[in-house]
Amino acid sequence: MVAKNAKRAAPKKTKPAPKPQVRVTGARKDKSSAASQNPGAEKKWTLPAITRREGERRYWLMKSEPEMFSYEDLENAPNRTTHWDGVRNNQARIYLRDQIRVGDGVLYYHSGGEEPAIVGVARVVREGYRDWTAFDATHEHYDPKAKESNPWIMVDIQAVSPTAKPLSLASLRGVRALGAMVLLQKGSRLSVQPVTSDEWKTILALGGVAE
DNA sequence: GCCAACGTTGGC
DNA sequence: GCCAACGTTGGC
Repeated sequence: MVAKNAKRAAPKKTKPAPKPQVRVTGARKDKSSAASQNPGAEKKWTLPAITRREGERRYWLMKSEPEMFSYEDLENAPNRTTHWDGVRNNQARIYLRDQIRVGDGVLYYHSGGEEPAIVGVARVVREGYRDWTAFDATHEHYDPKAKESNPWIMVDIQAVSPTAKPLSLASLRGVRALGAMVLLQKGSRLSVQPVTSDEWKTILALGGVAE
């Protein structure tokens, strides 16, 4: 499949972000005793169990270079769905693995072009699973250092609707309600970023998108 | 464990 | 193409 997240040979983006206020009910045991007792066997990774408030939904922004994989590419993909592979940043991995769940909203952002902009809305249709491209030596996103015990993670997203027009980064900077948005912070590089529900509403309104 | 060197992201 | 910001690596 296509590498959403990667320019050349390397995967993608990064950035600091607000701490999620999630209650983690299932303790992660990445360094379980099983592994230490059995050093030869790499521990299998499993999706952490996370409890959300009833009906809670979260929102994210994902970056892609349009030449790599544009929003239009997503719309044209089978079932308007693709897997978001190639994320090779630890903070983004934590979001993909521990925070993002089916049904979450996604803002699709085109980076690197002449006019960086949010161009569409998508939704998460499959949550965190092993990004196999990291283990495929022939794949563009191969990571020789990837470990099965702590794999890179991908999710599947499905196109919902393009925005009526691209919401350029420059124009978003002028929107007061978005002053704290991660995307607009200096040095913001994370390719998977959290978005607040207020920011989500503001952007969908600006983009003329009614989910 | 510090931190300099290096590589990458991505706006401009 | 420039370069600031950030992440990673590796020497010590």
